[in-house]
Amino acid sequence: MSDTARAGAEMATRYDPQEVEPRWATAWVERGYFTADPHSGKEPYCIVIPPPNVTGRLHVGHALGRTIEDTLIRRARMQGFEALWVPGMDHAGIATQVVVERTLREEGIERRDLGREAFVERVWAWKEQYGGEIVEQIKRMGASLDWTRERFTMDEGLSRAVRVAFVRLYEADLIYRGERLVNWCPTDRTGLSDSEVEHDEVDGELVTFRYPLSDGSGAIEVATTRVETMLGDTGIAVHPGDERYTALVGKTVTHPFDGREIPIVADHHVDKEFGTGAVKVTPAHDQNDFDIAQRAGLPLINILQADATLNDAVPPEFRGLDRYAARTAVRDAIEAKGLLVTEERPYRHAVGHCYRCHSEIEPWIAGLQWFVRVGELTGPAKEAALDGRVVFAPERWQRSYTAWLDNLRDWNISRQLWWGHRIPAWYCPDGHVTVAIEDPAVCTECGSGELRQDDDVLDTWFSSQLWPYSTLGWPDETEDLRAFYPNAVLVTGYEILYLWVARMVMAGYELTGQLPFRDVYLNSIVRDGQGRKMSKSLGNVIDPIEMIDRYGADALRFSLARAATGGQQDIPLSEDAIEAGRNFANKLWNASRLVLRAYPGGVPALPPAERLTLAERWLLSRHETCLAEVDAALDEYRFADAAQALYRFVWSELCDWGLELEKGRLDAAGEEPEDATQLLAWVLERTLRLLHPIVPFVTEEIWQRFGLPDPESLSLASWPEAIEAHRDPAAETALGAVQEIVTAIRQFRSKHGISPKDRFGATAGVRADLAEVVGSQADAALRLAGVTLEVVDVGRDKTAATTRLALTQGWVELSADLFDSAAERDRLSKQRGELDGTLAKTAKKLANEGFLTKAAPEVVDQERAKHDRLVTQLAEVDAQLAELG
RNA sequence: GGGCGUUUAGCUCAGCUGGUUAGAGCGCCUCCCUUACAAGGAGGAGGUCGGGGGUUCGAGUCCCUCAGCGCCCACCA
Repeated sequence: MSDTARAGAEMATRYDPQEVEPRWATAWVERGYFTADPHSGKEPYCIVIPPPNVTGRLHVGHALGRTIEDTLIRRARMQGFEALWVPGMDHAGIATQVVVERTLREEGIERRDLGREAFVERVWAWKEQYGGEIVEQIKRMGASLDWTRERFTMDEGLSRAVRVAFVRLYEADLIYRGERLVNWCPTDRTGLSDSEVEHDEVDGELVTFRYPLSDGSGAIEVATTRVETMLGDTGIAVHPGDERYTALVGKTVTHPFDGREIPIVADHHVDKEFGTGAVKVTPAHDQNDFDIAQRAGLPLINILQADATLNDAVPPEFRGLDRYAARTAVRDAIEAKGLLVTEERPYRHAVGHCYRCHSEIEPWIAGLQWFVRVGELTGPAKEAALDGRVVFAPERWQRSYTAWLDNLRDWNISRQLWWGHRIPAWYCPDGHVTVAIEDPAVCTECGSGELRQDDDVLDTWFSSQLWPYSTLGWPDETEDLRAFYPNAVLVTGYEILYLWVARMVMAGYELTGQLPFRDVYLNSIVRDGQGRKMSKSLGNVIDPIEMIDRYGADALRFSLARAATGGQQDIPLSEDAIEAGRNFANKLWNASRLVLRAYPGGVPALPPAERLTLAERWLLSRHETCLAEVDAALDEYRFADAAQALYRFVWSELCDWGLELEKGRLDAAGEEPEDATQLLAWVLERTLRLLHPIVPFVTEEIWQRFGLPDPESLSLASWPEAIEAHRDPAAETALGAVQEIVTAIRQFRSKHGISPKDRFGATAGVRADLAEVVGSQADAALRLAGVTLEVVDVGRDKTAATTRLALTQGWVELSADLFDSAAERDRLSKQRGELDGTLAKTAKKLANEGFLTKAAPEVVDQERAKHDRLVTQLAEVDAQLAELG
């Protein structure tokens, strides 16, 4: 035998991912397997990675998403598509700026001291040094990304895409500049979009107090959870139909602290039923109040500075107070004036928080800001989802998506940050606005050369919404763009369905005239083994890199794929599950060791059909079923089902039965070992292909040992085609009988404490047409059950001095001197009980006239067959019991 | 206040368009270091499918309802 003929012999008894994975991870990339070719003429299949933040470390959520994407892209590549998976990172405006500010602060440097330009330079330097960590981590997962096409949201090309997008939207009047209330984060000192605000319940207080009427005729009561805002009140609103207040509308109240007269107005927004039915109106610090003020023509009084301390618009005693201190101070002052009515504390209500730093948001006028008229973009985005041009998986997300589109305020895209895409708008001293792709020299309106660019940067999501095509070269008509846009599928977490996915669809359609992708797969949030959120304080965070170190990337990938059921919003992942993934890889490895032990190398040649044994026909048939299941599952994004089908086939069918049954042939004399080896190698090789998209490393490592002439890597191999001729129901039935016989004897041994080493004779009775083929597996019965098996017709009478084990299809007889009759009686009566129970159920069904007439005929036939089967089994057991006395 | 999801073995979950003796992994018990694998093999215990009602010949599977848990959206001060 040559060296290759002993491929299996060189394999260690344990699979070692630490040795294997780094080797392949680099080899694949270096050999350019994942570099896509827009000219190949193959049908394209493109996925863009959801760009992780430069600040990021790989967490399990990323690991899940990348596993799913890699599974899809590797399979597509094997299926003959021109597969492209585009890598890249997001500059992540706020997140990154905050991180860098923090590191600077450790050096005692404040951002403002440094100045804008120097600060941004520092962020770039930081990005170069630390920003790419996550890229290295993604590589360790075996992700088949095309690294030659790596992008960054702030690289030159993407920055130009951002400018072009901004200008086009501006020219289409879909972007405008205006003074609106924005969601202000006093900690990060920037405005946020509605989607970046998270509403959480907090224990606050509800203070009800009185505003005295200016004419002295009484007072009106109002309630608020933010009593300090009363310093900026410019109105009181009541419902127009509220008779309690009709007489008061048009009158004024007097502000207790500064004596301002404040009008009482009528507005439909006010709920008569809630509280006192009268609302204080603080237009500068509440969105509703702002709207009421617009309708009623009330003025705005801004009482806050950027850090949420009170400004000079309030009476001196409150100036400079922090908002929370002011809340107490104002409440006390109201009480001192005898205007406090009631207080409810704690009062539970929802408050907006910054999605980054979780500070409470203050609605605030932050000067002129840029907005996108989102409402005008939703139409096509919604239609596409409804008519199936964009398909969501799991499909329930479609509803969430369309519902969200129905009710949108304009999108604030100005951010008061330094790290990001500077807004491409310039202002001249006369206040003219010039919006342009290239930095303009003069004002387009008055020709003034004194231009100042907008200080603000764009919301991070403005650039990420362009990602599916900006990464491919848009706005240029590049070859990549032509070939790979629209993308095939987008995979991401449902938590950014609105923040990102919906916006990509809207902007994509508006800017490119096409929907950016066909399918959207929304994956779940990964929780710990008990379903709890992973958090540092709970100490239950699973670090994927640690898991890769400990169990291998394949183990992590497999466990994630197996957990991705899609049925629920969260999926649990425990270290145990990852360990199970590692065990699976090891199982596969060892099965391969056996198969390849005597494999001569080269393309496995299936022996001619007439030389196939029953076990072999069965194995081919089961393998075919597995292939069909995997295909169906992956086509529908049911990753857990695909992984499960493979797990079951490899472990329960190939290993537990297939290999065990074939061992006899492998060790036999003559041609048999060769046939068996070829057949097993053939099945294994195809199985490796099916597994490769999910567990690329271990499959590649094993596959290499086949010594195939072509291709040079499993990554380049083709996806298996179904072979219907291999489906063999007859073989499955016959082997099912063999399995039953073997299992029954094993159970008998176990119950009676008979050592597996004790050999004895057994006679099996099976259906006449199966006798011969079942008999052909006698040697298997000897190895698997330790019996010398004789197979006869099921109708043969029971032999004296034996016991009969009743099977669903036939029986097995064993010599009576093998067992203890008390134990046997025990076993039989238990079996009797079970059989009796199910028999009663079927009998009842068959006695039901309605069932017989209304159920489908084949269902009735099935039930009859089952009934007969059970009767036979039961009779067998009863006969045994009678004999035992 | 709307909407979505979920409740099946000790734990975590599968059970597609209603008809299988309700499954898997982990955990647990017994036996086995048998020459692919102890990260393994063989056998086993364990569930009236959250409660109630309904549709149907037949419901874990469809409908209603109640309850628990989780999430999303929302301008009730």
